[in-house]
Amino acid sequence: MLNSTFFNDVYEVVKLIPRGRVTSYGAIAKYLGSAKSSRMVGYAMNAAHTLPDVPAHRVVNRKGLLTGKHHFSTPTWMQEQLEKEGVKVIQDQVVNFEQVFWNPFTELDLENE
DNA sequence: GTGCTGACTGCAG
DNA sequence: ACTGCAGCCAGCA
Repeated sequence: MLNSTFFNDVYEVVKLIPRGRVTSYGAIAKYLGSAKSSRMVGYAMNAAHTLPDVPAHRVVNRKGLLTGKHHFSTPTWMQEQLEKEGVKVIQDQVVNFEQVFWNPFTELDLENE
């Protein structure tokens, strides 16, 4: 159920990703306190696919590659969504990944301070 | 109930 | 620099 803290936390963090920004599975996993559970984040995305408010397309791997695009309705949908939000993607790779990268530690920590 | 797989990452060879 | 393996947790056969 949604009581699963890990998945639930993953969804909330992903939902917090601002438009035009992306983050990595490892960043979310680490933020949740389980850096080694980065796979679970991606797996959560698979389950998140059933949820309406979980922009899984804003989550990429640490290299900025749209590894999960193949899991969406169409292999191009993810890239299109990102480009619509202002994130340029070339050959499944996010351009200026470091610039569009949304770090939960930095962003959330700053607001929390 | 047991076992395998999976949208990742980091370390070791 | 590249390839291979182990760890994490949940869902499905």
